[in-house]
Amino acid sequence: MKKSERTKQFIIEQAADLFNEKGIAGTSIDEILQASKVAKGCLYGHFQSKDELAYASAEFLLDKLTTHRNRLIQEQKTAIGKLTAFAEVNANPLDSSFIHGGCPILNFAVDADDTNPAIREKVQSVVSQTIKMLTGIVKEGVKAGELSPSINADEMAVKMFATVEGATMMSRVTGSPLPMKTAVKAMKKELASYSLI
Amino acid sequence: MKKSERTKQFIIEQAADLFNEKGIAGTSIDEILQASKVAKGCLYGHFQSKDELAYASAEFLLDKLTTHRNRLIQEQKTAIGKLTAFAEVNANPLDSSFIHGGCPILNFAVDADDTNPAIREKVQSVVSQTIKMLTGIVKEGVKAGELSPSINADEMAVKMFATVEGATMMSRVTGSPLPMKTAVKAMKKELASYSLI
DNA sequence: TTAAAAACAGACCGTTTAGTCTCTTATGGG
DNA sequence: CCCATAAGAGACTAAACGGTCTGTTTTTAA
Repeated sequence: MKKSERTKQFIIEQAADLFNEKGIAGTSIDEILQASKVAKGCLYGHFQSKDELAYASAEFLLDKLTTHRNRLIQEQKTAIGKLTAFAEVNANPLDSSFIHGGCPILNFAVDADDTNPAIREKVQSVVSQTIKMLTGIVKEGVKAGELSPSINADEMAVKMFATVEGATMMSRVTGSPLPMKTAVKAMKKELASYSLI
Repeated sequence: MKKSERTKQFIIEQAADLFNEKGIAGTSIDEILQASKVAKGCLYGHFQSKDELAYASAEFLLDKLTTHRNRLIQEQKTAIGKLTAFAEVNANPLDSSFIHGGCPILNFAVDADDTNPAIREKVQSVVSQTIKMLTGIVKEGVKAGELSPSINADEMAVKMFATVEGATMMSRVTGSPLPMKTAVKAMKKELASYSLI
């Protein structure tokens, strides 16, 4: 990895945290320069505009999250194990050791849905792929005889994804992990009710 | 209602839509002046700062939403009717005839959670009150013999609220009402499974 | 080692920003 | 109807904004 590539990547990573926490419009180029310790000429040598940097930052955080999430899911063998792993990824939405400022899917979706078509489409594709993956997990679970055939794969996928994102918002706005903990507990119970083993 | 009060209220209403759609940092005073057709001296005669106007705008939309929602819920007699009414308030998150730019709870929560403590607290109180109300509805339903005592009121309340907010985000970012429709269908099924009548 | 090219630094520019101030107009109680 | 007072209009300011440009340093392939 060349020096300049490392610099570019570092700028993206520093900017990503700021964009995710304070929104795109709420983050200034000067703040990014301060955080990444580079000068303006350097930043604009790597990116044509703030918008281009914002897109790269959103892409970076979304990829980081989905990669992490997919790895945790793949570590599980059973459908319920995989779905539980998915539900628990954001188990504590106030812990910023992995990603600062909360779930980037939620943040960039709300930030960009009315103002930034490129980012909106990127988030949209992440949402679609995640739903597809979850639906696949449920269907595999039914096929393997682990889950009751009475389960509706698509409904379960959408409900679980929506619950995780909504509970993230609730926990962050109330400053308490309780809503997320309650939601995770409820999802686990519901999954258990479909278990055949 | 005096003329000046009507002017102030009109500014709040016009600003609220802009803040809800584009975020607080993403909305300029000039845009608000254009939308409300008043001059700067007028706006700053009614509000000390952009922040004060943003707070008033958030409060206005949150009150508008909860008032509407509570009325729809009170029209229903049964617990399942009330909970269904709650789930269906945002039945089409792309329809902006009532409120522009999507659910203000979600939008202001994400916009303000890291940047605006006053608004964050206002949203927090709305979230808490809504959960309390939903929990009460479930408990009443159990007490009345309408719902199975096996239902966990708090878990159901958190799960439903989170699902509605998460599905709103999904539908808005994908530009399709389908995620919300799927989520509502799933919630209705789940409620029906607890019904004793 | 060296020289061409790429990366970087930071002064600079025009625009937009939130907010102020003064002057004018309109309101509404007596 | 009157006129004191409040509301509104809009030019103005200083600071912050995103973005450019030129000069300097560093990298890297020959």
